[in-house]
Amino acid sequence: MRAELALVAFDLFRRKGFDKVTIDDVAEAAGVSRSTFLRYFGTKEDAVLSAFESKSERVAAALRARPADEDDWTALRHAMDHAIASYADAPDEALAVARLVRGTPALRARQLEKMHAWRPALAQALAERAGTGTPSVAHWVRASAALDCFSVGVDHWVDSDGGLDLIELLDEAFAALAPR
Amino acid sequence: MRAELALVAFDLFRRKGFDKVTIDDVAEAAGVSRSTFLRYFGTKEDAVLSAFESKSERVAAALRARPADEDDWTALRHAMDHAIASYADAPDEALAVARLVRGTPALRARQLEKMHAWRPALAQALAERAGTGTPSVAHWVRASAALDCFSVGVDHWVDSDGGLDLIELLDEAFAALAPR
DNA sequence: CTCAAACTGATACCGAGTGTCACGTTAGCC
DNA sequence: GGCTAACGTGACACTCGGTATCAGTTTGAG
Repeated sequence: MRAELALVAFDLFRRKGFDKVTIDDVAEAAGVSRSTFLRYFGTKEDAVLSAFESKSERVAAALRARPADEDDWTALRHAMDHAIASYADAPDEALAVARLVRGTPALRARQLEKMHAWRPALAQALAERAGTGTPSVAHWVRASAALDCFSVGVDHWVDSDGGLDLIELLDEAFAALAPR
Repeated sequence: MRAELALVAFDLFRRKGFDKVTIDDVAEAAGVSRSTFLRYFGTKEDAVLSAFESKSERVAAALRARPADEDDWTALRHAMDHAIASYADAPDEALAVARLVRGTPALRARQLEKMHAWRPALAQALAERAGTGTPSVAHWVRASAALDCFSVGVDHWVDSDGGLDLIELLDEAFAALAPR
């Protein structure tokens, strides 16, 4: 149900533009009521970005699974492979979604917010790797920078219409900031 | 006028909570109409965050003014001094605003967005320093990371109730990512 | 003094999100 | 098989932020 709703919504958004489509439009097209749509998604934006959430835990888990003696930056680089997995698995869909998001301020803002929400989990994971309870300034900075690398890499990948290699882009992004 | 409106709004927000105060409340307290408030700010959030904008150009200008042979990371670190200037000039006010923002999801989101909007100017400045027209992946990443350092530094400064030295926090944040 | 431009406030409107409630369906249980 | 409790659904009313329009007023330049 949720998935079908999201699909109908995405289709409408892409065809008519995100803010030319009301929640009522989506609900009607999907054959449900406005109430139902809002119970499933809570927000118009979430119909597009719901898949984006909960990747946070997977990346954090991957980070925790890295060898303890590995430096933060390398560990983060590898953990980010789990973030780009969905892009590699379904490039066309990922491209379509990314284009819609980039062209819609409201979606961009919400995505930025969701991405930002990953930071605590990553910083915490780094802190645990270091054996400390609370993340240090360095942990927060590195976690944030790693997310930027992901973001910048994906942006360039989208700009190239998926032509460039996302893995190489990520490597390039991470290389721009040598760890210590 | 704008400044007084912002002051009245801020006062109300801090006392009753941002989302317990409607635009009408602010307008009434300031003795103007809702229309006028919205013409000045366009958004409820902007009444608090308007000062935050337009720092982008100053920082970018500072970045361009750095010696051409200086490495990006050092240049960014120095440029960021202009971003924290207002915090050093009026620490109490900056602290009060920062606390309100941190405690209000809507304000946090909007601030994040405004911060994100600095990136193009910084990345472009880095590109010009390098003699290229368009920023490279490395430029984007470094610009973004520098903003994170600023953000993380300020966050910790607020957590310490202004007790810690913001300059040292910034140094520490930048040191967490060695440049190349 | 005049006239144009800018400022203001009133009004109407749209759409997102919240809360509530009644109805129907389903599923467990005796 | 019938009873009931839980849940999904939809209808409705409401609040509030933001947009657009327009008429009245102020202001300032010539």
